[in-house]
Amino acid sequence: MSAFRDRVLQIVSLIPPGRVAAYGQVALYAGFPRGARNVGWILHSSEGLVGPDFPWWRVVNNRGRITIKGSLFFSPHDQADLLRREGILVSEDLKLDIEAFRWRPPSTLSFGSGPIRTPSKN
DNA sequence: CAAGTGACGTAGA
DNA sequence: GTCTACGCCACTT
Repeated sequence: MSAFRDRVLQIVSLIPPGRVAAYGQVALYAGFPRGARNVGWILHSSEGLVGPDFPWWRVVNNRGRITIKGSLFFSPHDQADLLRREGILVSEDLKLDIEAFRWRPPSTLSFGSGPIRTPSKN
């Protein structure tokens, strides 16, 4: 258990139906700008520990591609199906227009420990 | 402690 | 558009 894990799970649960977020996006909002891989790891290791309402399928990579590998219960095609069910168009190649469906979090999104970090290459 | 692993991201070819 | 190489960071060996 870790604060990072809790934040990731909470943020993913905030993604509304019909929208998607990138792993890196979730990591960013959780306060770990470089933790994209860890988000995937968290979701993988949390499989089965979260309820059926937990929208893990709304997380895709930043190229708009479904690239899950570790799930014991779902295939990439299953994830695509869940997304299509919410109105998101996913090609047979497991690709979607992430810019068109990207989730824009409310500005109220914060966890008391600080504001959302925005990407800056300074 | 060092090396390996992985639902990723980015840059370069 | 594709693929490969490297960086990233929490975790496991």
